[in-house]
Amino acid sequence: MSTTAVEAVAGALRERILDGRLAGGERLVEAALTAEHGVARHTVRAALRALAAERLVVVETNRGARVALLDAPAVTALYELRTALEVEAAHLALARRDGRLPADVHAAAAELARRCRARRPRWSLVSAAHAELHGRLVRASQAPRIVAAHAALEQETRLFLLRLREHLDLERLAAEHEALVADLELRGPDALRAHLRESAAVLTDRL
Amino acid sequence: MSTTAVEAVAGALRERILDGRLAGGERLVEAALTAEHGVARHTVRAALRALAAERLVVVETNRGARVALLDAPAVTALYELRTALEVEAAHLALARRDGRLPADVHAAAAELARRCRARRPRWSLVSAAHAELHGRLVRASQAPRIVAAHAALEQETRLFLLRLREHLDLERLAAEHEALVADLELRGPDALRAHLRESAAVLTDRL
DNA sequence: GCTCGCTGGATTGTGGAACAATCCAGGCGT
DNA sequence: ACGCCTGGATTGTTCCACAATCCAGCGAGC
Repeated sequence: MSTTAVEAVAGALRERILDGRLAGGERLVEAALTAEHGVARHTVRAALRALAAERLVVVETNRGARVALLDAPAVTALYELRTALEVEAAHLALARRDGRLPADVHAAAAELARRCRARRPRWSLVSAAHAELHGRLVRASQAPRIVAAHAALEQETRLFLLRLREHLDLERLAAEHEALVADLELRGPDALRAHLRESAAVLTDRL
Repeated sequence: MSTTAVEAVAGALRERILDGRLAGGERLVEAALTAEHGVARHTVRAALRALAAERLVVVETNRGARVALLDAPAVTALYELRTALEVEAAHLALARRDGRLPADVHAAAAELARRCRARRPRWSLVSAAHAELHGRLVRASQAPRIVAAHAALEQETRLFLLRLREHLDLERLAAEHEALVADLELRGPDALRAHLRESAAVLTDRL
């Protein structure tokens, strides 16, 4: 086996949570998962703890695990944290290159716009392109811990976006991100703060 | 039992790591810990994963767990992350109250100075006061995820402050933090960035 | 009728033993 | 010196058992 059993179980659960087959708040009973995946209960427990570290599930002692529930305060808190990471990452990235962003960030913004404006846009591609843009921006900071912390948030962010996709205006998403990349080079990291505040507002309004 | 067995084992290990009885890089063999704490191996494994989530130990599949090792790049990376969290926290805290910090932050700064300037300073009290000051500053942001992420870093921070304590000038530590709190109200969050860069430089020079 | 406490089933927490899978230091031959 | 092999040490996983805890439902007493 190339991967361990707990990674396999965690991966299967993660997939089902992230494409909405498992609803928020749903209980994850160890015995059921044991039977379903054909692994030992200890393995299931380890997988659940791993997903808890990613904040996709919540475990309470003696009360089991449930799929993470997303309310407006949780969205706000998540975006505050993303703001902290991305603003500082932008600060570092811009400082390293005299106020310019690397070419792959520009490329990712163009790719996101292309996915949004496709004749028949595919959500999974838009979502991936969006994550890729923010990911590249953060990686440009070359600050490994910031990159790691941001990566840990990525799936959680995707989970939020998933529940909102029918409310999102893709043209606006494209335009905002193109403007963001331009503004970062013109006005510095604070442009990012405004962008994220805007995104969070759109999300919390719909909850 | 008021706490679970895995919390008990994790707590015992955490304590030994944080006061230096377990050296960085040291292997943590499951069988040994099992015997030592009188618990099942699964419990030890769960405790090790929990400590790995706190980054006090590092686990690699099939290769076991070791106490986290701190070299200069790790310190730099950690301080980059702390900077991201604390600068944004300061930004939020100052924005909420027209550029002022709450009284308990000022009180914590005064307490730290008092501990540093005591006739016979006690390191554990200085360390705790230092953590308390930064913790209160971050909590003033009222951004729960930023607070949580910062709290997760606290023990890690303490871990290498520990290894540097003989090189630290306590009078300078006191003065710098008094200046920091004042500068935050005068010049805004960027004062914090300079402060943390300075701290990190002192630390990496000694490694 | 309402609250309180009790109880039993469901579920989680932990222990113990076993075996498979993997890693790694040391020996062997070339 | 180099690569290959091997065996012990260690980790990954399974199975089973039982204790500890939680919670819905029920009945007693007000």
